[in-house]
Amino acid sequence: MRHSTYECNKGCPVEATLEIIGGKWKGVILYHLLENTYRFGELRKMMPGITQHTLTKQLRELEGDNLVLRKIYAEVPPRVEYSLTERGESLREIILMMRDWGRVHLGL
Amino acid sequence: MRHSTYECNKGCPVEATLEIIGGKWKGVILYHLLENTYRFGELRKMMPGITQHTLTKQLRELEGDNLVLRKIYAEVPPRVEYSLTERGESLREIILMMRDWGRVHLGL
DNA sequence: TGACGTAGTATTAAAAAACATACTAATGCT
DNA sequence: AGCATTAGTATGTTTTTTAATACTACGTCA
Repeated sequence: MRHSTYECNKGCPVEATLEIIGGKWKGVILYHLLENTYRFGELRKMMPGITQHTLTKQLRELEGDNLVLRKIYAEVPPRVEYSLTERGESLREIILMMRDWGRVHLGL
Repeated sequence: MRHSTYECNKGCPVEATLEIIGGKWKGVILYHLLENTYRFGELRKMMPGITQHTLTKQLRELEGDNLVLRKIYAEVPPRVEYSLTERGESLREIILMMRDWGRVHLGL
């Protein structure tokens, strides 16, 4: 929670939700994780354009907001798998609606 | 359209939609305009924290993306009213879902 | 022994977003 | 004449976000 309740005005819930999923890459990360668990390197390949540094940071933030689960395997070379938590899963409908809106209204 | 179609990979529609509504204040602006037409000064009062400069900029971008209509009345002191276009209206469901998600999952 | 693969970290630089503050134009009102 | 009102613009600064590049650790395999 980034805002305390008592200073929350009407638009707050919208604002707060956007703070969580509104990063440049977060929506896309979540979208990919909707269909599968992926390793770090796989996600990177799916999002050409994002740097390793930024991907790490976004994933950590999503993990911090409890939307994404980070599972580390004690192997060499290292293996780390990312999946949605239950809370992340609860965003499915919203993410899919945004995808559909983009398709329809932006011709993508 | 910020992206050309042929370089669009799978997550693109989500990304593009978020680019349009994902600004710090845009979701909130749209949310308020869902219920009414408002003047510049009214919007400002509803969003304590945003500066005049930023509000102007966000509104211009929303106008540029054809989500918001800006109607100027030739009066003094000036009067400018902002309302949703049809395209902006088409985001209603998404915005409301984000509001609901925030209420439920962020306790707002 | 030394290169390979994976998931990072560290550091610095650049770009984008937001903020703070002051200023303007036009008219009506006193 | 001078002040109030509204929706801005202008300018400069700070903060946040993203990018670029180089580096690390560790076991495996040749």
